[in-house]
Amino acid sequence: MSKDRATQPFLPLTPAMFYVLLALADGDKHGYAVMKEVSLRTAGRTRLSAGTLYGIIKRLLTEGLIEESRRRPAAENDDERRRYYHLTPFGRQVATAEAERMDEVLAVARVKKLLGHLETA
Amino acid sequence: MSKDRATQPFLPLTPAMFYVLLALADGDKHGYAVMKEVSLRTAGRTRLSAGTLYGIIKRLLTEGLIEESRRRPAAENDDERRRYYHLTPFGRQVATAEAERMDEVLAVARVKKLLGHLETA
DNA sequence: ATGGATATATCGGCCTGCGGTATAGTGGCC
DNA sequence: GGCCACTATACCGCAGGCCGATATATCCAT
Repeated sequence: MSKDRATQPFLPLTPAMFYVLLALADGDKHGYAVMKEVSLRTAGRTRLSAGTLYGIIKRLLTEGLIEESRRRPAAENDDERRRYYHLTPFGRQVATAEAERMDEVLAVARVKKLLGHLETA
Repeated sequence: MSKDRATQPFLPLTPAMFYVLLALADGDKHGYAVMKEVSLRTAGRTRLSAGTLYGIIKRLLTEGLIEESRRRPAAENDDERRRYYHLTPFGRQVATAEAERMDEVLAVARVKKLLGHLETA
């Protein structure tokens, strides 16, 4: 159901890539902010080096999972060096598909008692 | 808390590796059975080729995440060619740590509305 | 004015690890 | 007789992707 581009060829996403999509899932962010968010979200356990981050951004752009935003924040909060990005609808589909895949895997992990049945984070 | 070997250096696990650990998390299985289980669990979406599977098993063995079982099933259900494996305690810790990592990621995904708040699978 | 954090981009190398193929042997189905 | 399912192992090529280094420029605080 759906003539949309298939998400399967992209799955599973590399963790780094998924972190980036996730960071961009709730609004425009610029590259450096993505780096910081990933570091925060993972309590420093995962950190993207510059090379990794911008490499991923480039790939995501060419594959149409994200796009650059034309709108910029009010001048006084802006920094002209920045480039803002957000998910495309297709990028959102891919991220959702990956989240669902993980959810299924975790359901199995729970059945096998690797994880409790209640929320963790 | 714990002088145990650190699980972090192993994270994140590659999806293929996690699938294997997961398959071995609830008892002894032999290689071919692992292959079949992964295929089943993912509804055929993911399938491990022989090269991938046995490569992973070898690595998991040398890193002490799994070990070969000495006990074998009753002769009439057995097949002497088989080699059975199960998780070591440390392997279980690693698998659990990875499951927790995924759980945290999914919590974020839910906040960002990539996924519903209810169970999927 | 100096330097550290902010910000982006590219490049090249390394390494992991995936997957195809071959090998080998049994046993069942058509 | 041939092929597929089962079962395990080894080898090897190759692609992808992460990371470090490097370059460049702006911002801000001291």
